[in-house]
Amino acid sequence: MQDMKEMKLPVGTKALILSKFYYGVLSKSLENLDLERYYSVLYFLNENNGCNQQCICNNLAIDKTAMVKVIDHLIKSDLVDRVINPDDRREHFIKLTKKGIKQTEEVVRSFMAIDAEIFSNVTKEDQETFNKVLDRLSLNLKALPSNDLFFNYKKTGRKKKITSTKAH
Amino acid sequence: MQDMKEMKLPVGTKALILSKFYYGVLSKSLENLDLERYYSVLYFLNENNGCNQQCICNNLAIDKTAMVKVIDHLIKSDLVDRVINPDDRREHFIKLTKKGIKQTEEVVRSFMAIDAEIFSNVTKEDQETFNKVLDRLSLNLKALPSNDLFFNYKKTGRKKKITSTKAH
DNA sequence: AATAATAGTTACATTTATAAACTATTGTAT
DNA sequence: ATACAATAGTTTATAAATGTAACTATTATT
Repeated sequence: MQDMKEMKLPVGTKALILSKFYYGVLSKSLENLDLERYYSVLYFLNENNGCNQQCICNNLAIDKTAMVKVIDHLIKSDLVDRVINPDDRREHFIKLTKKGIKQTEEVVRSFMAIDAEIFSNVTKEDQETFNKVLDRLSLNLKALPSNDLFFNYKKTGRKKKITSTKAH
Repeated sequence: MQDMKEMKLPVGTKALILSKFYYGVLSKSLENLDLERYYSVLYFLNENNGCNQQCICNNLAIDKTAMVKVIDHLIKSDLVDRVINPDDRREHFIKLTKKGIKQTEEVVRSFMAIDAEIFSNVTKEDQETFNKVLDRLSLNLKALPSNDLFFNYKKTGRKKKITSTKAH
């Protein structure tokens, strides 16, 4: 009753709903941490420790003005430090603290545990297809006109200094 | 550079990012409407016109206290009416107005156009697999413990009155 | 009749989204 | 070298979203 098992919804809406469920489960599983949000930022830093703020913004589709407060909060919780890049003093590197590394381990573990759990009754082939299509959809969407809510960076021709991650 | 093409992220995070892109494109494509958000509610009402508020909440994973303001806004824009159910005066049916029906047509058209566009270079088989897995993941997540952010309804044993949609 | 449950509302605090203007720094082109 | 443009990040202000709790009104249960 009033449930949503097989409601035909647009993929963007379905994705939003999935993410709500997902983060509900995640924050439950991490309620022992003193950090109560921004888990995806820690997850990202786990593989990209020391990147700058813009890099996090680009990869997680978070606005840079919001990112300032995210990092402020993480600093206040003693999970990361802001370190000015001496080679380009505009950039602030975000580096996990010792405590941050420890907590990030738990965060990553929870993320992976949830993924493993909810994919457990999906065949390997279907998982691959799913991920392939998911990535394809995001790429297709980026090619469409948008209220570029997150693209607060202009494409540019700079060739130097790879602040990027392995994610190209 | 600082792009996210093939970043390995948890599925919940990927889904959230996809939805951000998606709604960015959607609101761009609907910027001629005077309504600037809550499109998914109109989309849902298109197939479930006259359902009550809780039904919308359940199907779109929106909190009922938030839904009050959503409906208030839609009423102010003359897109829906709140109609008390005479058979159960607790329930308020949400019915599209004439203007609401018209605008909803455009909303639905945009949703479907975007879906068609971003799925256009995905094979039918992969689309089916993708949708199957997407639904499966949501089901799996609902079975896990969560900070039931959206489950502001207790499961109950009531047998009467199906306020539900075809979505069971 | 008393109690519990449901649908919806109100009030409040916090967080997030959005846009604009801003500083500081670096890159580019004359 | 200077001027201009671009980038990284911050601040400010406003609106909207989110989450919590308490509340009314109505209906179901016992």
